[in-house]
Amino acid sequence: MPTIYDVAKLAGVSPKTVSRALNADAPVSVSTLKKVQDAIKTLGYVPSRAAQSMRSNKSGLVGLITGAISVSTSNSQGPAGLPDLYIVQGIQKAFLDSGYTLMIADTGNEQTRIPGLIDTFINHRVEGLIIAAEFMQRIRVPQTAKLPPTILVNCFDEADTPSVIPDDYEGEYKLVERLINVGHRRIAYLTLDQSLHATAARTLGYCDALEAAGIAFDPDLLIAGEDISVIDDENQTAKALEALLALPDPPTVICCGNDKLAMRCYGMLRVRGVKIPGDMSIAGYDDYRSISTMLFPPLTTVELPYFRIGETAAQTLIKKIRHSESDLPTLQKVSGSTIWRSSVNANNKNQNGETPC
Amino acid sequence: MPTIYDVAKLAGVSPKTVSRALNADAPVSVSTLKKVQDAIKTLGYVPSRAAQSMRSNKSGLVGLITGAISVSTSNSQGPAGLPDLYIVQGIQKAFLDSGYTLMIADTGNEQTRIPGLIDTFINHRVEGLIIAAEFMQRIRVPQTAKLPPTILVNCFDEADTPSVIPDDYEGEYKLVERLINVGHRRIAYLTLDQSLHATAARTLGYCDALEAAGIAFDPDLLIAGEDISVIDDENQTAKALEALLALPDPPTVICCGNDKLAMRCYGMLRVRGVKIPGDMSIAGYDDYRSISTMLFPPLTTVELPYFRIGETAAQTLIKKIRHSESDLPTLQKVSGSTIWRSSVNANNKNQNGETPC
DNA sequence: CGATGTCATGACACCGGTGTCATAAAAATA
DNA sequence: TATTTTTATGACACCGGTGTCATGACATCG
Repeated sequence: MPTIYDVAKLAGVSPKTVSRALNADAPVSVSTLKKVQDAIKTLGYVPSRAAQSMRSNKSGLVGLITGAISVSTSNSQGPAGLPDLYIVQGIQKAFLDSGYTLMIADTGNEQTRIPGLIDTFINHRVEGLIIAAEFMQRIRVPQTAKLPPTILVNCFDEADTPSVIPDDYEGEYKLVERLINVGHRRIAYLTLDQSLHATAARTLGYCDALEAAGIAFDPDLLIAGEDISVIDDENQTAKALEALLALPDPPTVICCGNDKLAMRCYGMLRVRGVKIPGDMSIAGYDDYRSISTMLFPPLTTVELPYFRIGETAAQTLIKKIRHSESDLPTLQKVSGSTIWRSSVNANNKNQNGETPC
Repeated sequence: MPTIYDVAKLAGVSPKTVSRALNADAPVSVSTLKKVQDAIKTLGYVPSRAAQSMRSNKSGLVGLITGAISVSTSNSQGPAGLPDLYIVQGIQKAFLDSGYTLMIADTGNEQTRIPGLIDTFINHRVEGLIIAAEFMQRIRVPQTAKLPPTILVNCFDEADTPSVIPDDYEGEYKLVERLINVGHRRIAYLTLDQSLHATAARTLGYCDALEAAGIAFDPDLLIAGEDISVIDDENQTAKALEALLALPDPPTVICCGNDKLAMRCYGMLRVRGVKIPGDMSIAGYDDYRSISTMLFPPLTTVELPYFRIGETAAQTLIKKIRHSESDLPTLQKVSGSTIWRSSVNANNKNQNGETPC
């Protein structure tokens, strides 16, 4: 591999002049510039980042720790769809022309690998670090070594490390708001497992949207559709659905904790002869496309804006590295749009709702 | 960031001794070792790869150029499933405990980005390079600069760069062999577009398997099910199917160029009232799981062993880097298993076939 | 025409590790 | 005990760039 000294010798100038020609940080005569460029071309010279890194203390690297690459296939159950990967894509895109090179380390779904991966990244002197979780959760960032500027994606920690997460509250709120707008009054919410952070945020959005519309909260309509601690989890969903249908004044629409749960409801309602959306409207969450668009009828849901979350996180990190802004927002929430498909009917029993678009 | 000099000063020894304590490449007394380790812990010292890299000329980096991360979502048509990503996973896995750090660069599906990405990698002095294509194809590796040891995955070039590809010939051969074993004699092959390399290899496997069993090749049974140059591509499939069904002696099983084509056939045959596998058996290729397992009946197909291909490529590359073996095989073919599901019936008209397992 | 300023370039040290060689102390051997 | 060998350690240069400072050649100005 040729060095700057080889180039200098061939061009008949000093190494420093070659450096100047490359970086254009000091005037170089036209004739010299040409000689240097020719020599570079002849030798196929590419400067060594390691050497540059030593003096400048800038590696040009950014590290990403994620489970998205391995998570996608490890759970072979259910349809593949990999929304997690959108985060990686958003990050990639933001870094494409930034001058930074992204190092991706996959955890292989073992959280215990994270400290080792961070050490490797510090070893390479990454200038920034992104830690992206597969689903919204609290994590602990090891505080062993001094970390470079760090940003969390789809997760948060107790040390108030800046993070970018989906706005689950806003998403569910907007969805329910729209359901109310098209005439629904009896709106059920079938939650995910209570241990998930998304559950709390989305439930609150549901409640607040009802309240904002002056609809009294009915505890009968808020019910757990999933319970991870239970072995026969499907049964939990079935029982919850049964309870909703058996109500004296049953709901006209069921909001499900996510699209997967909605898919399960499709099957169970079909078995019971309940037509969607004729007899019952259904809404999901995530816009997990291999579910939401493949179901019949296609599912009304809320987009989980993973791509934009990744993009936002990366852009924020770049800003932080470049200007070492320490006044970054601790928590950035990115809200996803309501995706209106045909699994929800306007409910005209109460009022003339808007036509679904 | 603390340096080896800081550690040396704190431990009261020379930097070189710290280096020895770290690398265990020369004897260090127990007491010194402890002092050094304590100092490292106190300071949170992590050696700089850049500095190591300068002397050793080893960066500890390996580069991967792929489109798998962006390709997965860009084609929003059809079910997401992302077999390409399995390649990345296989590579990741092989590098996990190798001591090398993987740098992934996504092309964003623009081949024109490749030379720039290679330059970035050379800038970082990667010790090896993997170029993985989204589908089997010939590519051109830019010869501008001197490349580190390179291996192609799922593609090949004219300069005989070592490559790892799926064994499409073997895969189709084994499938057809098994179809013959369960009694089929009239076996049709509905090909993918002629421009694809997979088409030629799989077609040859099909022909050779017939010949090996002493079944005469019938040109009526080999027909193009896809034609990229045609605008109404679906129509091409329909016409091909029609032609097969209209034969005086129609096939008992149709092998499709891939699972996507098989899925199309499912729909068209259903419309025509042809039952699968009662009236017609269907086989695919790829084991694109979100198709093959979601179809009803589940599709008999051939696994495209992307994970193992990635793993094989990475292992081969590691060997090449470590021992600078120049006698590597130019072309490694990895064969995938036949995945036997219920879309194929034993054909008992001719003989008692084995029971599908 | 001499003084000052600008431009183009080179010499040299430094970044943080490690290979090479030297050396003092301890251990093994004669 | 004298000599050789081994062990533990340090001094120093080097890897390939770049920041700092110095310098010689011109151009500009009073």
